[in-house]
Amino acid sequence: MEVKGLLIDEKSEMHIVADIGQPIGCISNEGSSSGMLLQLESSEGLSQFENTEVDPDKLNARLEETVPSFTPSLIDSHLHQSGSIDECSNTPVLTEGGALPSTTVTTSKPDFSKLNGEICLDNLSIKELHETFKATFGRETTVKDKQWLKRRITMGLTNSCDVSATTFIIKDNKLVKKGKEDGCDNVDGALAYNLAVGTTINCSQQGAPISHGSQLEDQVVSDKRNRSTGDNSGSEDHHTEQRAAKRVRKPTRRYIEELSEVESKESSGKLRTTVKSSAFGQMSSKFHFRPVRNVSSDGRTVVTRLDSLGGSGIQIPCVSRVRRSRPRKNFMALLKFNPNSMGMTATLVKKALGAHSFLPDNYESEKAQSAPAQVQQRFLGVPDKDKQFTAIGAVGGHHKVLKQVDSSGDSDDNIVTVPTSKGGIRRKHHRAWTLSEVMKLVEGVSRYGAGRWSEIKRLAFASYSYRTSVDLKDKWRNLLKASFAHIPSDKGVNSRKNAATMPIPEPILLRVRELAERQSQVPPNLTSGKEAGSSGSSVHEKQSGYL
DNA sequence: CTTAGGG
DNA sequence: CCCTAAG
Repeated sequence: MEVKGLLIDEKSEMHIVADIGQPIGCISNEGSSSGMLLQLESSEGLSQFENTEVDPDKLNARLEETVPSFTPSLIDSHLHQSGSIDECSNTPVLTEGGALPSTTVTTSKPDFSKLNGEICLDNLSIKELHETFKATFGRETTVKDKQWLKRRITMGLTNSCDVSATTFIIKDNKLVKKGKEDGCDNVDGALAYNLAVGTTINCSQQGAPISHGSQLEDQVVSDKRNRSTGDNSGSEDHHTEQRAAKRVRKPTRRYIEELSEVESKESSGKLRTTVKSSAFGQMSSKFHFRPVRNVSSDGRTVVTRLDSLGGSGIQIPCVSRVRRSRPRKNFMALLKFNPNSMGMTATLVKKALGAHSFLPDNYESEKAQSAPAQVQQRFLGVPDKDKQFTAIGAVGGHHKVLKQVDSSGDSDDNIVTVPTSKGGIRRKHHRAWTLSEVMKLVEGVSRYGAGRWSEIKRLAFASYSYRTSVDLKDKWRNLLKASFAHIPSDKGVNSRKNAATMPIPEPILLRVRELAERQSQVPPNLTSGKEAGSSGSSVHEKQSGYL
């Protein structure tokens, strides 16, 4: 059931994507550099996109600038070999169908049997071209651009980039003859152009493991966003099918890590549970953005958000993995602690996007606290002020880890380290135990018994949002140790030590000892000294007789 | 998630 | 305090 639902979900997602003419795929060699430049920008400067309100008009303008109506294939010299193979020999378009969001799920296989005989694309109507297209590629298209269709079909039939011919003779599912002969000038021209412009092409290879080099993996999938005026038909449609560009860059280690992380989780499909997408108007009234996630043809996750602010429903692409500031320590931690929450990157970004960072008010005034309020963070370092990520914690909440993160979101003084009276420096999120805390702890232990730390935490430490049960436990352990270590020598060493670390009053230690003994927590070897005197005869079972 | 214990 | 193994 779940799976089904997920599939459906995805389906609808896809439809939406298709409807607004929003291809995520990156295939056609035909494409213009449309999304590419923007994509590059966005990948370079995502944070800007994140943090600034995108002016729709501006964006449109930029689109206009960067989208030449027609751009020849761009083939990077590096990729020329494999790239050409991908494009021309393997007919990427053939395989794109299944994975491309812009195509329907009901992809059928190419049926060349329908293509017997002579075909002159020039003479075909749009409808016929559609037929041919489907027969060739096994998928429907809504593109109404004849030229585009012809070129596509031609390429598909000839397995080449050569689109000069428009007439074919097909027999036995095989292309017997094409109308004109032509070399690969187109390609060369494209290459030249490409070199001149300094862009590269993205030869999709989903499905086909044709990536000869690992470099090929590093593709920036881009999509083309356009004003989705709700009209999904018409001239803009052929832009829809345009692929994205790629830029050649060696994948960083981090990228590889993250990618693999994402991809490995991707298939679980769980991600979809996060995003329910269907109709347009459904944005949460609370959020300005409705995150939309798409899987690009090469399996990379592309997150787009639909900006409702402009009213024009612009889709702003956000490549999830994009993050250019230094790696967050917490990031890997998150991954590590959330091996089940797939697509971490995507999820995070999504959350970040949709989140109004709110600060938990889980920290209350602490009376006996000398130190300023610093929330303890169990796992992570100080999160950057980076809005994008501070928001993360706030959104989630279903993960413990995330909670931890968000709790950090509060009084985040950027003080990473805090000096100690001793002179040393501690890491920021270290909160010295105050006396009152210790007393509360002891109290709690005496009441609920050592070991019931969650209880103690809940009841006695309700006000201290930091101090997890684990912390209590640890502290108790330390107290225990201290209390028993104190007995033998209360001399000079002791005093010095006390001054240095923590002047736990003897009475408290005494009580700790008491409790420990009553609960048979007495550390075996440390049981030296005068245990017999104080505890053995501890007549007063004062607090309670829990144990 | 909570405990317990080692690091 | 952090991290993990076990319930």
